[in-house]
Amino acid sequence: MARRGSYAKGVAKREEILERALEVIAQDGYRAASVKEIADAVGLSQPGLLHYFASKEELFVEILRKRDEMDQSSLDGSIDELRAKFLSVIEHNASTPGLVELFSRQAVEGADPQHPAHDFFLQRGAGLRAAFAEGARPAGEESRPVGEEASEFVAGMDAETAARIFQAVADGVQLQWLLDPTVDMAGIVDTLLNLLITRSDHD
Amino acid sequence: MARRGSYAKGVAKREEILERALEVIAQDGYRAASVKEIADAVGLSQPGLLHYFASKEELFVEILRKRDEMDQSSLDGSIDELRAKFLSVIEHNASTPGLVELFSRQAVEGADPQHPAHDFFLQRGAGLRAAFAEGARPAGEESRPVGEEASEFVAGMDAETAARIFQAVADGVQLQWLLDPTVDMAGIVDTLLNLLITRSDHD
DNA sequence: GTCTATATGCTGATAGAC
DNA sequence: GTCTATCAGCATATAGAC
Repeated sequence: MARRGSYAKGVAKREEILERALEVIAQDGYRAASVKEIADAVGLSQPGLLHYFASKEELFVEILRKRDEMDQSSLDGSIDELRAKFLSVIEHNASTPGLVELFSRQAVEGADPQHPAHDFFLQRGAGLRAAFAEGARPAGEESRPVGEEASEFVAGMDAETAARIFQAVADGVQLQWLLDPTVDMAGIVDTLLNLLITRSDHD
Repeated sequence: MARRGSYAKGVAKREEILERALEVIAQDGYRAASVKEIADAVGLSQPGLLHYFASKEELFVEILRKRDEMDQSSLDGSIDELRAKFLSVIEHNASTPGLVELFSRQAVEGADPQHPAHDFFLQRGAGLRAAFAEGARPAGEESRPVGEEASEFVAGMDAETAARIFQAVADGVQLQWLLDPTVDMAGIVDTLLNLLITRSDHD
């Protein structure tokens, strides 16, 4: 499929580097976000690593993209399934402080429209909110079988706002947890979801 | 009251520097968080500025502390008053992107227990949540004797969790707004507060 | 494709004149 | 108290050998 053998191999190596970087950052934590640290971790020299990525920023964005790729087997399904997936990811995050810190740091730096992470975070946020809104869609809308009562938003809140609240809590609780690892991220998000999603007795 | 004239003057100058730094960062934004940039902004050389602060980290923490000091005239009063104050601060924040970015950046860096901002953020968070829990106490609860039914937020949520959700939304919505300034921070927080606070007909 | 060596720039911090 | 001058360190990025 690859146009050139060397190109295909380069891509494969890139993926291998990203997977290894994820492992190392998850296990050993992430201290300073320097290219050299990642290079050491994946067993390459600093220029050797930058051979595969145009810049430091691109490297970090790709690491985050890879993480999402591995987390989001699929962000769909019923509200209960989706909810379980969200909470599962959050619980997993609680075992990878380095990745959470990397994510939070890049989220701030990506504020600059010029930053390579800018588009990534814009699209990621939009995708997350869309998945939430789709999964938590009020009963009777769209392709939901008649008779099967489903979730619905509370108090006249529109789906976009509910999704933004959900996203804000997911992000904000990470900051609290980074500061104090005893904070129960999943528990707080779960409580919010209970509040945000009016559940009916469809079981 | 000052033990020494020179000391008093140093303190006064420190305050003046912090106020000026706040103005400049609020107006012109904040680009890289370098001591030199702040020094230029407040009209001092880089060593001239560091004469007043032990390190870069201390400088930035003091800037944030000063901002809180100017914002929090008093975080108390009735729930309606408190709510108005919170929203007022958030609306004001929307006119000072540089300060929001500085805050968010420091919040991540303060995750490290060794970082000078660590204690600041721990205490700030605790204070914010305490103010919320105190102010959002259901009507009539006030200083109830122990043993009686404790106040409860919606859906069996305890006050601490509600406060953490509030804090998470306040912080998280800032990240969304930094990424996309069209996001209505105050509106989202306001909507959450409607959801979070069970209002009784006490007015 | 990966290395060593290096260019270049920036950072925070300090020494010492005034 | 504030400056000029300077330091040492570390960052990313690149050149060029192998």
